[in-house]
Amino acid sequence: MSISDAARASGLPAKTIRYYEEIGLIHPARDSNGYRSFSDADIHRLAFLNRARGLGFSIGDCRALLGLYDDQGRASEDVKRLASEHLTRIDARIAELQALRATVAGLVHACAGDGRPECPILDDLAEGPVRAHRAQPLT
Amino acid sequence: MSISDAARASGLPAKTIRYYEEIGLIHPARDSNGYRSFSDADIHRLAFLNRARGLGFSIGDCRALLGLYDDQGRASEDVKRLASEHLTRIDARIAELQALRATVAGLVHACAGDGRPECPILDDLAEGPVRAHRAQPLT
DNA sequence: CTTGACCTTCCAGTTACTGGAAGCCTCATA
DNA sequence: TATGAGGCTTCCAGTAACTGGAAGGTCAAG
Repeated sequence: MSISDAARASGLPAKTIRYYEEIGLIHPARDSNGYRSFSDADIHRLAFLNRARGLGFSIGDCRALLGLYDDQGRASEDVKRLASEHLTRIDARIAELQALRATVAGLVHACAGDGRPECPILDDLAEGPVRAHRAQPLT
Repeated sequence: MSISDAARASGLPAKTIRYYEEIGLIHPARDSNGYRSFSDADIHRLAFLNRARGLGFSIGDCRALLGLYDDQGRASEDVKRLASEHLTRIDARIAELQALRATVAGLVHACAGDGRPECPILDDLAEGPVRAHRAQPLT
């Protein structure tokens, strides 16, 4: 199976598949001409990665999850811990964003948004309280 | 005012202040020995940046906001549009995270989390539906 | 033989910093 | 006067997880 077939089958861009090989998440075989050749197991692994990434797990988490997936003697406890920690991070992030949202929504609401220069948003940014240490990028 | 004083007064790390100068957000004067010398206006600007970043505005947004702040003839409309778009992005991100949260919470709930290898979380990652195209990093 | 669609590797850029190295500047102290 | 402690400077590299693009090899069809 070529990389473009693997991309179709796994839902991941070919570029991403190459990247995942580079960082050691997959180890596809090579044909005599140097082209990557993906087995069903490789495709499976890529789909696994696509789903785990889609749930917001980091690459590091994905590596750990794949390790547990490969380990027939794993304890589900270990998997659950990873997922629970992830859930905690998601909740923290949602809370952070909701706090942000409340403040920004308040400012937007307070601003007339007409042709005049007076603007409570700028006033608040210029004189308002110092916020939390740092906001994470949204995307 | 030295950079460490500016850091104290604005709440930003000195490293960040140097970075903001590098990307043209501020233009502090220099003393004869080459040290940066921050005026009250510089400090004000840095505090503005700290607050805007704390609300999650991107550096690009901050640049635009500072431009409007400097422009006495601005229309509050323009400021409000920037803030509204930001609010929309925050809302979209919250919705995305809440969807993620629901799925991950369901998986965590379904997993016994004991010493046995059977794990619905791994089963789902291995066989489950393909998720949204890509999840943003949480932090 | 050439064209076009693949494939390969490698390099750079993205966001917004952060850490660290190497080297001045200034002041206080021994 | 030498020295040591901070503070300041610049520059380089690294972060997360890709993505875009250039230069070039491979292969089947016309």
